[in-house]
Amino acid sequence: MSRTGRRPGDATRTRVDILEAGRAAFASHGYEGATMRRIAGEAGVDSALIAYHFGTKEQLFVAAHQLPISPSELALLIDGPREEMGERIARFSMTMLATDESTAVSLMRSSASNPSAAAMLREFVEGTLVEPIAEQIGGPDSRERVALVVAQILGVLFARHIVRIPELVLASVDDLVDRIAPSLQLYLTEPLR
Amino acid sequence: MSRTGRRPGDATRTRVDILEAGRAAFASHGYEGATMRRIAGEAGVDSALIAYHFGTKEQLFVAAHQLPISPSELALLIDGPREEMGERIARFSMTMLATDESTAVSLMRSSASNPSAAAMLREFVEGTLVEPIAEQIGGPDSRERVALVVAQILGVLFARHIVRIPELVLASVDDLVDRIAPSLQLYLTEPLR
DNA sequence: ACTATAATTCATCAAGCGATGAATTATAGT
DNA sequence: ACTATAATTCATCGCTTGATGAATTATAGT
Repeated sequence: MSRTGRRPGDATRTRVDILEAGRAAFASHGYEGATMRRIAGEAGVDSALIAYHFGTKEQLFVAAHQLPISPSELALLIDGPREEMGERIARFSMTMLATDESTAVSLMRSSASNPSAAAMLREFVEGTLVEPIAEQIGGPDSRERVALVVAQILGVLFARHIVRIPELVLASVDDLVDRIAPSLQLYLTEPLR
Repeated sequence: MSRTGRRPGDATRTRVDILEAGRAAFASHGYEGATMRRIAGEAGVDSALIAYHFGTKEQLFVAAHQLPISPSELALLIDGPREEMGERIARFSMTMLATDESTAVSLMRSSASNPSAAAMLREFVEGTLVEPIAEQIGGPDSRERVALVVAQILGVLFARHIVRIPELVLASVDDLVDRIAPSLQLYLTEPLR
């Protein structure tokens, strides 16, 4: 009845278990609240095993938050008629990002108390969203416009999944898309008065 | 040269010092990151004194976050022409709430990792904003509309002061108001398609 | 003047944190 | 079969946290 030592069988499962447990813990408790012991417990392993596989806690966090959005997903947002871009972005945000365990919500939660996490989120927003989308729509203030679109999405995610404002928690995805899309479209296309 | 014991002179200053140091610390580090020792050090006082005056850390947090907005300020938002309400709310948010040490940003930062703080923010949003403003604008979906207005403001605060997206950090208050107001107005008045 | 009490620091507690070296067991390479 | 190495737990370290009882000094009430 050996409690210690290497486990029999294929070993490739453990890393994945730890990554998933980490993502879930970071998403629901934030960086500081997601303790190594908690993550290890959730993954059914000893906390030293996390260090063995990933190094420090910060390195685990980084490993658990790679690729919040793929290039092909981004292409879907950019391509297509300009006047429907707000709707495309709204729908993508509300379906892909708006689960409680998405890396987006997890990054947001940790960003509030951890400057490194905030930097990760900032670089993701700048490099993966603002830069390519702004280039697509063009114009001198295009980056600021896209930044406001991102801010609005972050706001809905924050209000829905972190503050849990009842009206937004109860709303359906379709309803949210219908309401948010026109506002995003306004940011993307309307000239300033 | 007594280091311990009661200090000479009027004592009413200390409580205020602790409250201000607490607000500042919660705002810049979040609930968990704002340690008792840190707050005490900033207030120039021993950490046991915080317990003496306020009890637990959570009680200090509550004391430091009362009244994020006064009834008279709220009246200013509600009264006036309906078609300019978006602009009034946008301007108020960007001027009153958008300092790094405002209780709004502080509450947001702590909400991300602390469920009690999230509950405080939720109750504030519901009771002080959604309820009265929705009653003013009326209609079956008025609460959801106001919730989306709040979400948008939270998003801009989050993106500007926590994630620090450069385009929004650099933007002037007037510029932000000009851009956000039409979108808020859309939520407040536009019928759904 | 005396005394009760308010305000303050100091010393210390138990609990929880991330990290790490050592021991243990299984697999892979020869 | 033997050995090097990969995967795993255990025990433990030093640190930080929030909390608290005891000691100390000033003020307020009489």
